[in-house]
Amino acid sequence: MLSTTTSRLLVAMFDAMLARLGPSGWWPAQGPFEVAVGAILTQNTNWSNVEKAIANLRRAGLLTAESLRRARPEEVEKNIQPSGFFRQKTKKIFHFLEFLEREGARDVTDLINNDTSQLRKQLLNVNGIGPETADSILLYALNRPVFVVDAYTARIAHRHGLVPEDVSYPELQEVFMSHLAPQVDFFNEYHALLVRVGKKWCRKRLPLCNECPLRPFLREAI
DNA sequence: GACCAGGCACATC
DNA sequence: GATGTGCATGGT
Repeated sequence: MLSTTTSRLLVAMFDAMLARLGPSGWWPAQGPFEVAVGAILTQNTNWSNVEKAIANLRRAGLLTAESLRRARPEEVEKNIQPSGFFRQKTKKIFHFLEFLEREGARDVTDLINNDTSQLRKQLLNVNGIGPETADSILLYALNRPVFVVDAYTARIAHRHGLVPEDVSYPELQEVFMSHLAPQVDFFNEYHALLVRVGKKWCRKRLPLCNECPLRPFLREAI
């Protein structure tokens, strides 16, 4: 499983994406709590819609755990409406706040001393937080070396012969985590680049492989 | 006017 | 355990 060939390939793919696109600057947020809220809001939603919701929350003074706890659900719903699924996502945000409270944490930063794998299990226990959201919070809010994978990662990895089309989340994550050095900045940039490349060149219907920075690796992977 | 987006939970078989 | 469906908005 742990082959140096795959490790080299993955690193070379990273280099190629970074050389073409430059650094991504993820996660665009003003602090760990905002990252966590953004991670919930971006579920199955375009980031531009999330930006509108975040801007609304900021304007309403609702971007801290403390203020959100005191807010009425309808008020949160109204503000995050542009991000879609606003009733569900409001409940998810409150579930997350309840989790913080149970942990005796006033904010996300108070989880700093929790063990990573333990914290991951706890996050997955929160209704509304699945693997991708949990890992995004761990990596982008809490700076833990956890590789975030998603639909783009699966599509790209599949097209390069690294995984079957119907690969599960844990299997896909394991491919990256078992072949790459667990460094926060590296994992951060890698996931961001995969999403950016996926959006631009690896769409479901129109894969524009000719212009994709990963094009040179298509043969090598098989 | 479909199709898609930085998913997840729940029902049903 | 695998497959299907609801959730909802805005861009392409």
